[in-house]
Amino acid sequence: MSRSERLLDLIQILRRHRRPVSGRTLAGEMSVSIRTLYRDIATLQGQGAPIEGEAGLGYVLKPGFMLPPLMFTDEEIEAIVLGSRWVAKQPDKRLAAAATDALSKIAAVLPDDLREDLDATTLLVGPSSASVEAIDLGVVRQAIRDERKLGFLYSDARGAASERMVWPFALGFFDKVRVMVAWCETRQDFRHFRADRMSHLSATDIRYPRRRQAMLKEWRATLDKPGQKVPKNSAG
Amino acid sequence: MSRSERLLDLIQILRRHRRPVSGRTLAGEMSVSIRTLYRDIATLQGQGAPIEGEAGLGYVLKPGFMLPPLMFTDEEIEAIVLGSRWVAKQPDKRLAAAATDALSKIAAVLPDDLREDLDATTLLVGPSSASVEAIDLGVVRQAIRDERKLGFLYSDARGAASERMVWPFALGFFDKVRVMVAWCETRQDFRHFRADRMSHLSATDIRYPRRRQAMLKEWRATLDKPGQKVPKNSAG
DNA sequence: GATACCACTGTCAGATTCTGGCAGCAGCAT
DNA sequence: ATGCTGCTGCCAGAATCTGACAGTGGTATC
Repeated sequence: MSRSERLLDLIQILRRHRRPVSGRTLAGEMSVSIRTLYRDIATLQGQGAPIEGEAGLGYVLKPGFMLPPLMFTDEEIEAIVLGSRWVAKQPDKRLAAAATDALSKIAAVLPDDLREDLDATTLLVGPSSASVEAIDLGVVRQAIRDERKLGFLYSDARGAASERMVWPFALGFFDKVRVMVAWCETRQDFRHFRADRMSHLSATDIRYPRRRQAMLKEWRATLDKPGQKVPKNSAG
Repeated sequence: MSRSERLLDLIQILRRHRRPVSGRTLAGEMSVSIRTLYRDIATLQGQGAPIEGEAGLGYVLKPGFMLPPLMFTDEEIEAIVLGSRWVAKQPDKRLAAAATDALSKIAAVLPDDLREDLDATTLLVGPSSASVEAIDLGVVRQAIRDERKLGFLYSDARGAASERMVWPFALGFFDKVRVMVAWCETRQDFRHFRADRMSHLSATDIRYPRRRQAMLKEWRATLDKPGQKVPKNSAG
């Protein structure tokens, strides 16, 4: 196995383990000496991979995605840039910042002439007419990623407020509103929550007992029309 | 210089030259023997780079972007995926297909567990309420990329049709409509054209005499409010 | 505090890979 | 036909990678 393949393998192995892994274990999995493993780690860190090693514990890979060299056509890169620009204009500030960062990273590694093209890519996104919500959608996305329960106050269409504890697994982006899809513990059913009607968000440490992919699949099966993923006027 | 750096350099050099370049020249630019160059080319082709070599001519790189290994955070990849999904739902079919292709390419190089995450990434884009236009926006984007003149029929808000020859340099994506921004030869001024009012598109081979980046910059300077990039109701 | 891990660095000889030069074949343009 | 070019196989020397050993300092556990 070539060195470059091994480096990618190393990332994969690290991602499989959520707990810290010792260098000896990693070296064993790749049939390589510890000394070489340390060199590989150093190389990856040099390339920007967020690997952290602590004496007495082991190595952990901070969450993230390593992309190997990749070829995109003109139209594909235009699509990615346009899409990222759209995200950058969304009211979800953290996600918008992430979109900007991703574009910067891509721009940083391109030669000058290509960067110019990208900076001036002539596909523009119009100003967003979306309403602003009071809550931090970043908390919702984090809860979805971690598969943890989420508590909040919800005001339905008639203005009646209620306290909720839900298992969130999806977030829908529409022209004017964002909708969280979750299993509601109170109602014991799937419910949709408009972000602009949510308040007093409280993230918990409690993992919910199901996989978000499974819930997503099940929820999709309950939808009547495959084309219309999330009913716009749904209330929790 | 390490081999991997050299491979990236090779791509950059190839992109600088639009005409075919001989292997001897490339080898010279990188201070490397021609034998090594052939091996480098083979390696790049093996990684999917669209390099074509023809005996008696030289090498040409088909248009495209080569991304080196890159680290993205969870939120950054979420932003890219969400943005690409939004693009994939746009009525511009070619661009939508490109967005899907780009996502496939990214998914293809990820280990299984990450691909699952990406497939089931829990950020959804609602159905697009955008109107469908009769013309192929791909033609417009190609004309912008190539900086070539574009002819078409335009019906303004009052229904009056007129024939136009323009220098297109930007395309705006709004919730419900797409707007082409161009220099109009007839009016001798910048004009905005709603895509759903355009018809009988005819791409030409004639390059217009200005750089699209320069026109974009100048057009931006003419806008009163920086936040509102393209007036929605503008007619050509 | 003693102990056991563990991350991390330096060194060096042997294994591995990369590189350049050479020879040879085939396709393209003039 | 001639010259240029892409492309492949081969081989010896150069460069790099690898494994083993030794040593330093940090962390958790008993």
